[in-house]
Amino acid sequence: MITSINDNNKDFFQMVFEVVKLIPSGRATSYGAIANYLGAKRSSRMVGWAMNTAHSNPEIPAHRVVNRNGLLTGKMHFQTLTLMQELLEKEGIIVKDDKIVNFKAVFWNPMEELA
DNA sequence: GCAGTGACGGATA
DNA sequence: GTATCCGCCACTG
Repeated sequence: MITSINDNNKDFFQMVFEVVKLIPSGRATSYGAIANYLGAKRSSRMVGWAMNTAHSNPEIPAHRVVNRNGLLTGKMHFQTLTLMQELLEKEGIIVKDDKIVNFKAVFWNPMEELA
């Protein structure tokens, strides 16, 4: 459970980090899901923006965050283009053509898991 | 201060 | 199912 979500002292990107860090291995979520969980579903771009700053933080499993299509849109921001896919496959997530095949199965909804 | 841009999402055609 | 458009908020030039 994230207690800091309701803590307005933390910035938006900080809250995003908290959620992303709680994503279990072998699961993945979407920017929209996080944005929605944070009460800013209209600002899904902000989640992406937050992740942009997150790629510098080794504690943030950014590879588990993809867009609503399960597409690895941010793979280009990783150290290597294949790193994101490798990490996902390493966790049991099947990635094909830069997108998560069984995305629906591995989808991790913070609203349900953290509610 | 204005305009362009971005790891997106949803609605519409 | 694919293609476009718009909104969203923050950052950069």
